[in-house]
Amino acid sequence: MELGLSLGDSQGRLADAGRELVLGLGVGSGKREEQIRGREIEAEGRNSGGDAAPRSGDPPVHLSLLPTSSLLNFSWPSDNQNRNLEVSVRGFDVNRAPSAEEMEEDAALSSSPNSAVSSFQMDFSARRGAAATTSGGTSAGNAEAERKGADGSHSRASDEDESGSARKKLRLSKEQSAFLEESFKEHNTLNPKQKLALAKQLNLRPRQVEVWFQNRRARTKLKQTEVDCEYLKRCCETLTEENRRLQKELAELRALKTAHPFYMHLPATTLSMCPSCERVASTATSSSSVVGAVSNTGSTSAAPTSASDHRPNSFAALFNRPRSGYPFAVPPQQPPSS
DNA sequence: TGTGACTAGGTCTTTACGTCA
DNA sequence: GATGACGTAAAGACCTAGTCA
Repeated sequence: MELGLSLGDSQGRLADAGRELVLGLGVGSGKREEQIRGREIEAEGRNSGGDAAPRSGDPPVHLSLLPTSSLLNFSWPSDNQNRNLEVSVRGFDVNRAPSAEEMEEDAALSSSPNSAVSSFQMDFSARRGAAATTSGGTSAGNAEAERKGADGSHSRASDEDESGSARKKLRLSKEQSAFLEESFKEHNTLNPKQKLALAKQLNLRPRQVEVWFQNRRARTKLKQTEVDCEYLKRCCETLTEENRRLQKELAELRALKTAHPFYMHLPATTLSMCPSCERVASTATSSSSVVGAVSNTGSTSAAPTSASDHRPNSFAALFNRPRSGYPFAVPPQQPPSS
């Protein structure tokens, strides 16, 4: 569920800042929606070989946290590409490059009952199957143990086997980060195939790519929340100011009414506001004229010459003006303006 | 301060299994 | 007894939120 909040004119533009935006507020089960979207993307990736297009339902306000220039040329592998990836970034000097066996393990074991079976996974699992048969096959229990030991994502201590110390934090290189950013720009969630392809390209473990995307999503959301909060604060201030102004106007009108009760005894005259142009129209018995927008010059022309004098914003625009064009027969006790 | 990695807890899908008509 | 539909629990994957280092 989204709330479209707009300030300004009817086009949803923020009048004061000239920004054209509509604030999309996630209300309610945003978590679930994102999860579902992620799965939709995953499904899309399955269907289209990973070339899922960006979502069309993104909130209109986008927080740009991404590099402005495209540093790297990367496209998600399609089914016929994923075995022949153009590795545009190679030779990173940080982080242990996963061995071929690990990549195979990751590929094979990252396939869950409900996840996509990529050609990577198909190939690798086939080879795994062959290995299993040569070793006499694996029982379910062994397979489970193997699974837990092999896939970093579900062997939480996967880093421990490298150095013996838990939580060895690795720093990604700038190239790796830029590459991941570019990928995130296209898809903020990964399906297993994409994850694997990225990991392979960046010489990272799939688990690292997965964690990076998780963190990226979380921190993007956090920043977006801050931006939304700031914007809402500004909206609140604007509305408060508007409210204050309208209260003042109301007080003025009330004062006017009490100061000049005479007008209450005039022949029946109905003032109505034209809904389209917000001009005060009189349906007085004697006059068929449209009083027209009260301009500074006191003109009662029924044909406004510009949008500005045609559409006063509100009653305030009418009554804040000099009373020279006061639309009543007898002006109030006020010196007529020159 | 930024960020990589982890944990806890949640949802969803798939699979296996039992029950029943 | 065989079979298909249905319900349910378990397992696994993946997510977010929070936290640590």
